[in-house]
Amino acid sequence: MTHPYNKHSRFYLAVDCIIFGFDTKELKLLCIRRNFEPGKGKWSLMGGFLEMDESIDEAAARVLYELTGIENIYLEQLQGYGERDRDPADRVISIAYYALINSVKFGKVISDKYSASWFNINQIPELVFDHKEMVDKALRRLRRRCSTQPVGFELLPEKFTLPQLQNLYEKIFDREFDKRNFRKKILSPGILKKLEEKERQSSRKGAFYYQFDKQRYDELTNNGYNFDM
Amino acid sequence: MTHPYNKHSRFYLAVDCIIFGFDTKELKLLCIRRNFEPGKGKWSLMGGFLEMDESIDEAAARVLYELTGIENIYLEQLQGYGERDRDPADRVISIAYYALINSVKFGKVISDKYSASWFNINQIPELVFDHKEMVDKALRRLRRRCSTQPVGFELLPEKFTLPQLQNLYEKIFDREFDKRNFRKKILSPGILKKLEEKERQSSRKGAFYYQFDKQRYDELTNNGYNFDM
DNA sequence: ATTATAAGTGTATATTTTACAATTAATTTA
DNA sequence: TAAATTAATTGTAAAATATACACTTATAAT
Repeated sequence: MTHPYNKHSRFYLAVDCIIFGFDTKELKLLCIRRNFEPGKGKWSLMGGFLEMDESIDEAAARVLYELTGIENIYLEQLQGYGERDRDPADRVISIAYYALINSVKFGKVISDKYSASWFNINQIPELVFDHKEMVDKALRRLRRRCSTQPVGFELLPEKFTLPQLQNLYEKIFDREFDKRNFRKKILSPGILKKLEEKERQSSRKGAFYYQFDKQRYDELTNNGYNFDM
Repeated sequence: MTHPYNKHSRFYLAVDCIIFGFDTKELKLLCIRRNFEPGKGKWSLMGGFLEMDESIDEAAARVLYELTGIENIYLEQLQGYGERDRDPADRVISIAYYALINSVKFGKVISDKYSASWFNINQIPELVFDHKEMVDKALRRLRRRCSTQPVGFELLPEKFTLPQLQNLYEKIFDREFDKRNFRKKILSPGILKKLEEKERQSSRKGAFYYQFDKQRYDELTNNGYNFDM
């Protein structure tokens, strides 16, 4: 078959990644300094161009791997950005993805390559093009996801304490929660398994580790349960 | 400046529109019969190709106008679809949009052009490519929007009765609501203005018309109010 | 005048959310 | 080794919200 669409224009297609990370203290965003024009030297999201042999999801995962060296990251598409002049150099449509990097993988990020830096979520520098808009949208999406699905755990190591989890939610939603109410609510569906072991770095008493119980979660959701934080 | 990105591939970019309509009885989806290959003769969403001189939002509005002859329709981007083989003829990335056509404009849709037909939302025919996936996603998005923002009104004429509004919500959420509770909840924020006039077609008693009070809604949201149905 | 039809209305109960403070476990220090 | 320090852990009462439920009313048709 020949190309039935060849009277139409073709476009460069980029993927841009909003990469969230959590170092058990602060919610962060990974940015790079652009090493090519336009906007060379400015802060930017990590991005790359779609190539013919890959799906857009694959392209996003590839771009993420190129920057961080990490595979199997939580990755979800946000939406496309297609204003005519969003990239001053040429017409480029970008599909934005957001990624969640857990605190184990967090430290392994190769931040030298591409001069990457983590920024505290409320201290993000000026970004090129429409990248700020993408970040804002991603944060709203993250909030919504965290209030209807157990994706918060993607930002934590496999074993985590309830104070750590609460701190994460407080950073994501930018507000404080009452300890007792938080624990009540997060434990009520029974999708967190309490371990015998305690974390002893951050307090004298030590806090029990918990683990996300995927099997239990799947059971619940199959039975129509709606997680709601 | 020359083209700094010219080592990268370029792609056909389509927009596909999930067009919801409400005829005051049923929630419907507008589909067309494709009049070109691939998939000629099959049911499909209305779509078109992005051209160089337009943003993707503009392209979606144009495509919608071409099909329906209607302008100023509620239009929101869903997301991009970019599997390698989603279109068997050539590599095409599609950005899906969903549109809400109110019942006044509903009747004006030029359904001959493009052999378009309205389908009841739970009697949608088999669609080409990944269009069914897009529709499912759009319906979920519509539900969420309607439970957090007053977009439902986009599907109704300017003046509508509470029974009409309730029926709309029941069709969107595919479940029944208690009359008294529904009225209580929808009226509580005070964003619906009761008119003197009654609608007299559908009952002997007649039902009072209401109107969405945008000014009041804006006041509320500026003061941090969150609409929540 | 009677009947039929859909619109309109209130209250009690259950559930969920919120507010709030003392006890416990373990380390550090005096 | 006793006392002080620190963060983790726990329950209950009040407020707000959601749910369940049935009769009256306005009007057109007969």
